[in-house]
Amino acid sequence: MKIATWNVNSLKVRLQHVLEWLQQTDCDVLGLQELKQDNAANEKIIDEFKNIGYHFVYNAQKTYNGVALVSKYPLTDVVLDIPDYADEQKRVIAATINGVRVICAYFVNGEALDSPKFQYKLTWLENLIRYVGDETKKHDKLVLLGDYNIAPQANDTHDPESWEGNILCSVPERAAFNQLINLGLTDSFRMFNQEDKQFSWWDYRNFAFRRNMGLRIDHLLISDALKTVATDCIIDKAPRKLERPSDHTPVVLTLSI
DNA sequence: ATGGCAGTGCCTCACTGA
Repeated sequence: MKIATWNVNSLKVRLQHVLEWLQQTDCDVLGLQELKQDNAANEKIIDEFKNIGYHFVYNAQKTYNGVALVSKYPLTDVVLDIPDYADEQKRVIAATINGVRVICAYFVNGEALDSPKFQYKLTWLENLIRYVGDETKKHDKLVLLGDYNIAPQANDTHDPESWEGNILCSVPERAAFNQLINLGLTDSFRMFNQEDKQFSWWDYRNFAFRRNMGLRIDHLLISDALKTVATDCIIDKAPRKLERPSDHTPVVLTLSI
């Protein structure tokens, strides 16, 4: 079973990339973030996924945010948003797929440490941590995947000197990431790759991809029950090389189930 | 010190992103 995460930065623009990537990689489950389109636009593309053998469920918002789960297997107990947290922004969708609880999330960016958006980020993170904590008690096999907008360690940035302490790399953001780890979750990518400069996002500007000036901010955290069956986790840089790419590229986890 | 690029919509500018 292969499970992936991909921030597509507009599904309208990236639909063909996604459809072709699914067929090429034979991925079973794909969590998408930043669809940037409303319910009507999402309804219109359900058949495009159906035609190649995938279900498509979504939590839509016009212009900003928006998340979805694409799966070969049926999705059950689909839950939109973080329960008991009033949030107008559509950032979370969860479902049980082939016995695995999959939570797909587009974490808040935060803009800057002195921005009101950063306070929103911290509150959002608190609520997510509570939610995921509840879910880990209910589901043995669980994955929290998505665009975390957090680089967990200094070596997850191309230039620690300029990033350390700043947005995506600050102490409270990393503390929140560690709280997720302390729920019993494991950063699956680091189980298989401990090298520096392994990135999932590169700025569109300054030839950042070509120069490998990026960040590792897209993650799949897995519960112990999945850790024992995880066989690989890779960053697939191929889609970042296509015409009009997303600035993020997929991260793919392989499980022997 | 600043902006670089890309996407969306109140669309020739503003806002957001990371």
